[in-house]
Amino acid sequence: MNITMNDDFDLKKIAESGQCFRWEPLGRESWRIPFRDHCLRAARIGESTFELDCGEEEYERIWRGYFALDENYAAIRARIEERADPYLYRAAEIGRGIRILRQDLWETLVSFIISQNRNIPAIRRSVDLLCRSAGERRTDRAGEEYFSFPGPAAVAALSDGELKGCALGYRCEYVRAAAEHAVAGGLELSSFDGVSDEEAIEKLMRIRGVGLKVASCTVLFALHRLNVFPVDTRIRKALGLEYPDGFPDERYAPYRGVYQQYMFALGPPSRTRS
DNA sequence: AGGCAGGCTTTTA
DNA sequence: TAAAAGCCTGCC
Repeated sequence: MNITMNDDFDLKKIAESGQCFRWEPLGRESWRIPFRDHCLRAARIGESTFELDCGEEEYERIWRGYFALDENYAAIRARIEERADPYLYRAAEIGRGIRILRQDLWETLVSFIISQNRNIPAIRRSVDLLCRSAGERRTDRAGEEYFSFPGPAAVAALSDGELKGCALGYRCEYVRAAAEHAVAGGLELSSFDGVSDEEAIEKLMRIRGVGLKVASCTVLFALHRLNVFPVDTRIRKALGLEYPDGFPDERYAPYRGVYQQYMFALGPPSRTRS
């Protein structure tokens, strides 16, 4: 089926935004997008027109929520005043088209545990190795092969050697701790119902190897708490340079996480010095 | 109590 | 060689 999307929706920017590590480029404007037990091939075929290799029913049931197409990003960007905050305005222009996805909780948690102290290409590589080691070999609707993201039990069943083979380094024990936590039922989505953002972050931080940054990314990208503002090295530098008195939290609530993502999209500070 | 230094695996630039 | 979407431990 085809869809037209007039609000922000740039697949390339989302694919490179650093929130998902498993979108696979199939062409210049086309990606394979795995999510839980589903897999979508999506391509931009016109200015605001996209071809999805699924039907209406699956689109409504799975993908509309995954892409969070109900949110109005033009309105979220419009809250930034160019004169009052030229830095964030520029970041939002660069990042225009990015949406915060609703990703799988377990996959997001593991992906961001893996992300610590590494750059994005290295994260992708380890996630891919993990999928090949413990995931299932599957074919998408075009008949092409891909690997699913392994569930907690499959990861927990890996030997130390197999986990180490995913180039996880010292994060091996963290990934294993997360798998055991999930197998024990600690990642049920329902257990986060009615839980505040701060409490959700605290719950995840009880897992060994999950600190404030990893927990924040997981809550933002999987629980879709758009006001959560992860601070990594890149954002920390940007905050120091652009917001010496602190980021104006009240002004940008309840979408601080979206603005953080625009700031991240600007790239490393060294590349953005004017 | 809360902050800070050092160490940790491996890849990337 | 430094830095990378950090976290843990030990020390003060």
